[in-house]
Parts: sequence; structure tokens; C-alpha cells
Amino acid sequence: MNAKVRTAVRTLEAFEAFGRSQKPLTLSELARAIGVPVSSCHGLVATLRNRGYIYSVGNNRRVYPTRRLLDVAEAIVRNDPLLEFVEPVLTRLRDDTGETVILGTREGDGVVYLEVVEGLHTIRYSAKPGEIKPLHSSAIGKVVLASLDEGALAKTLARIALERITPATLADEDALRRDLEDGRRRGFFVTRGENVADVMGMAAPAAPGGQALAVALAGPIERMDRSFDAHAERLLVAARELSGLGAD
Amino acid sequence: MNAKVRTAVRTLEAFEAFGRSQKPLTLSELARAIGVPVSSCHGLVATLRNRGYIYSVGNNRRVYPTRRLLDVAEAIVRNDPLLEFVEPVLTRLRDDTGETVILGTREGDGVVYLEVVEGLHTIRYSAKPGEIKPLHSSAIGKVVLASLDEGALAKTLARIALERITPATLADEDALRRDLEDGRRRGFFVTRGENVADVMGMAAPAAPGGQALAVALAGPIERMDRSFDAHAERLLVAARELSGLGAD
DNA sequence: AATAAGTTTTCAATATCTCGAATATTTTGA
DNA sequence: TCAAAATATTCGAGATATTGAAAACTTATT
Repeated sequence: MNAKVRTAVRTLEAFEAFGRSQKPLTLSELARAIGVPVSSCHGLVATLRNRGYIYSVGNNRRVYPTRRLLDVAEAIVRNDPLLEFVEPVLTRLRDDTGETVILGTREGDGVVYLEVVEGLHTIRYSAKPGEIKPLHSSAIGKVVLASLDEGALAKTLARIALERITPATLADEDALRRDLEDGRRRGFFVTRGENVADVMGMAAPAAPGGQALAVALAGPIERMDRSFDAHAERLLVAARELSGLGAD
Repeated sequence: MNAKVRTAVRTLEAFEAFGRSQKPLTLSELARAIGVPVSSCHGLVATLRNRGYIYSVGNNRRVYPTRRLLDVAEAIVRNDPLLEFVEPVLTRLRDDTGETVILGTREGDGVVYLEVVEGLHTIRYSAKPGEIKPLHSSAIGKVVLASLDEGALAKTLARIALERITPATLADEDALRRDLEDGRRRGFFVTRGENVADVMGMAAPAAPGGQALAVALAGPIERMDRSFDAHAERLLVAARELSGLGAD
């Protein structure tokens, strides 16, 4: 169930490494950066060069990606079936609350972030699209769990380990079920430092085009608490707006 | 010497397929799009989902990439060691000539396009960064060949097949050598339908930050011919500008 | 509601990639 | 300039992914 195809992962990790390093790398630097033997990295780099995804910079042996990956990524996003419609709603929610806004959905036994609009404060919850979070300790994950019927919920809870990630994590099934019940009643779900210390998340279900997603607001507990009720109300408005979008 | 690591290629081809298809694909559609057995595609898709690079859209079984790839690609380009400086020069050249401008370099036994600024005409030479062109039948390739000393040139010509791609391709070594000599004398190199029928390219060496690159102008033969001298002169100005940039 | 057509998933033999070690090359430092 | 260190490349045994085939599941059609 975990990542399977090693080379696929490595290929993407190589690009991520360039994104982090912010400069051309030699073969061995790249190998070190992605934790791969130099000899294996050698073949990968040769392949990517052959394909025009990376090129050798200058006269030395360093390589760097061409714009090709950006080009592919832009073509993909240009035609994204979803995000075009939802982006304005998320940005308004961010502007009204000042906190980071996230759109996410279930992916396997986790949650994947589809879109992140970062908050306006210097201290803010920071995340990237594509990040994976646990079902039991993220606000969006609780939305997902709460949407399951009893049978599916029991099976899912049995399968996923309720790993204690912080002292506040609800690692106990009964506590988690009570928390889900609270959320169902309120219409939104909350985490208080259960996944990252000091972070509060609140999330509500949203179904743009009929697709089951969730929208979340996240920031430092202290600041979020001060505006808890206003933020919650604003979040629910955004969730309703999203659900009205895109007949798809 | 050709592409070696199969999965690396497939991974990128999968993303390219989404860029082309412009919509979510089922597993078998994706497999068909990239010419891979469904069973193999299955593992690849599972891996990419695990990594947050793709997610399942809607309730059906279609998948589409998240913004994660774009995020990585943007981080890479944000810190591109080269393109920040050269882009304005290329764009001015494009604006002054109306034709497509390309920055390229040698990569193995081919040429890779690093940057493309497309022309302003409806009918124009269209290309993408990362495309690979032959050394012997592209204007940039001729710049590369002409920069080699006799020993390296002989070895390279022996290694690469002078494939006849169009009727106009210089598939004969003597003819190609004479053409290179002409180019050296003029200071720039020309192709006339040698790689793509109806396309004329002209290229000159440029060395921003000391790195051996080439800048090219490409468009329909008929239109390029009408402004041949002016374009050539303008191209050489741009090449000089580029070579003065970026101490690196 | 049943059948057919298409799609996804699993499986184990096989083709391919991976990795450490050895070799070759380049860079660094004196 | 030479020696030492670092880096890149090659190679074969072993680890891993790939594949067609078959089973399980969905969706479309009658």
C-alpha cells in the first residue's frame, strides 16, 4: 500500500531536490540529496538528459532542469477541471480571515491537499499542494471520516493506526468518535494541535461539482481561538459557496 | 546511450499525457495514452497517488495531477541560474523580428532547447523547452558542430548518423562541412527546411556567463528570406548582448 | 434484471534496474 | 607539476519492477 515504484519516486525527488537546492548540482550532490547511490543516480540523470528534462550547465559537470517540467505542469494546471472555479472562493476566505486556506480530499487512507492559499500573517500555517496528512489527526481528515457510514468508518478505523503524532492527538477510538460526533452537530471539524503542535485547523465538507472535498482554515491556536466563532461562520459560508459551483 | 531508465521516462510521460488530454483520465485511458500495459500503469498510478502527485477526481475512477508538480517546477525555475538574465534579451529579439527565438545548447549528441519565446505571427515556428533536435540539421546544432576542433568534429560526425530528415537535409559530410565553413565566415548558421520542411532557422553562438549556448531565430522560409539580412544582423546583436551577461 | 463490454486488480515468471566494487576521469591542493 | 581526493562511469550479481493472463469488479446495453 505504500509507495511502490521506486524509480518513479526518485524521479520526482530529483526534481524536488533541484527545487530545494536552488542551484545546479553534480551527479554526486544530487545522489546525496535524494539518498540514492551514485551509480543508480547516474542512469537516472542520463535518462532525464536524453529526454530534455535536465541539461548540463556551463562547462563543469553540474546539471539543472530545463523549463520542460514547468511547461508540462502549466499545461496540466491550465486545464484543471476544478481549481479555476474554486480559487476565488478560497482566496476570499483567506482575505477575510487572514489565515491559511486549504482544499483537500481523501486519497487512500490519507488526505491530500489540492490547493493551498497561504495566510497573510508572518506566522502562519504553511503547506503545499500534494502534501499528505493523516485521516485521524487533520481537520480535513475528520470531515472525511465523519462522512462515512458506520460500516465504512469501523473498517477504516480498524485499518489505520491512530498514531499519536503530538500529545494532543486523539489516538483513542472512542475519543475520536466523540469528536466526530461533535463536529457533525456543529457542521465543522476542529483539530487543536493534534497533528502539529500549536496549530488549530477547522474544516467543513464542500462538494463543488458534486465531488466530495473539504475546505479548511488553519493557523496558530492562540490566534484562531480569538476569532473562533467568526472564522467558523465564515468557513461555513465558503463551504456553501463551493458546493454551489461547477455543475461538471 | 538512449533513454535507459524506463520508469523515469514513463513517469514524465504520464504527466505529459495529462497535459495533452486536458482532463482526468481513467487508468486504462492513461495506459493507452502513454503506450504502457494497464498492469504496469497500475503500480505507477498508485505510487503517484501515494506521493500526492495525482488524486482521484470525483466519484468515478478518473485521476488528475494535483498542483504539486507545478509547485516543484516553479521552485526550480525561480532559481534558474541563467534564464533570468537572458529572457529580456530574447524577448526583445522576438519583438524586433516577430519570429520565434530559441536559446539552446548541446546535450549529448543533440541539441536541447532551454528557452523558447514564440513569434508573434499566427503562422510561426512553435517549439517547447526541452525539445531535442539533431546536431546536423538544426541551426543551433550547426553552431555546436562549428565550435568543435577538427578532431572532435571528425569523431562526432563519425558517431552521429547524418540522417536525411527532409529532402533538404545535408546528409552528406562534405556538404555539411562546407555549410559549416560558410557559417563560420558569416558568423551565423542557417538551415533551410533541413529539419522541418518550410522552416528556416538562423543561429549564432552566445556565451552568457561563459557558458557555450546558441541563440536562434526560426520561421517560415518565405518570410524569413524577405528579412534575411536585417534578421541576421539583429540576431548577431542579441548574441553579443547575451555574451556580455552574467559573470556567473 | 441479465448479459456483455470494459476496466481494475492480482499474481508469478521474466526482463530490467539497482547497487557495491572496481576503474577511469577530473578537480583540488601543495 | 604532481599527488591526493573527489567525482563519474562501467559492470555483473542480485533485487525489483514489468508483464500477460486471469479474476474481480463496474458500467452500459438489451
